Amino acid sequence: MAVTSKFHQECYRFLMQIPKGKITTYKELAKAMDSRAWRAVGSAMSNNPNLMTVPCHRVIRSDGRIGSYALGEAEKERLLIQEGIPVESGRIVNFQNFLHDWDLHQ
DNA sequence: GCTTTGACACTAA
DNA sequence: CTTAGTGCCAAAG
Repeated sequence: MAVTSKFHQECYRFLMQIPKGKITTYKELAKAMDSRAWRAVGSAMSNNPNLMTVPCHRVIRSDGRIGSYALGEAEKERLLIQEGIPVESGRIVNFQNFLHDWDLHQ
């Protein structure tokens, strides 16, 4: 089985801080980790060990589009709508209003 | 240890 | 609006 690198663990640790109804972008998540590895963050999501505990569906693109998901974009969109995030034409409506405010004392 | 691969970001056309 | 090109960084080959 794939070794979960420290970088990936950090991704999951930060991601698990995001509550239901809030979202973030790959770029913002990397920034919270004081990194610029947006793509590496995406790779970490792809290697997501547990969809139940790691809400990777709450991570979208910086341009407001849904982005990919292990179970398909349609499923990702469905989950977001279910959590109260408005989605229209595969894009989050005013996604900036739902961005998670990272805790400074993480 | 260099090259290729990605659930991305940004700009230009 | 979409496509093409370039940049980004970690992980895998």
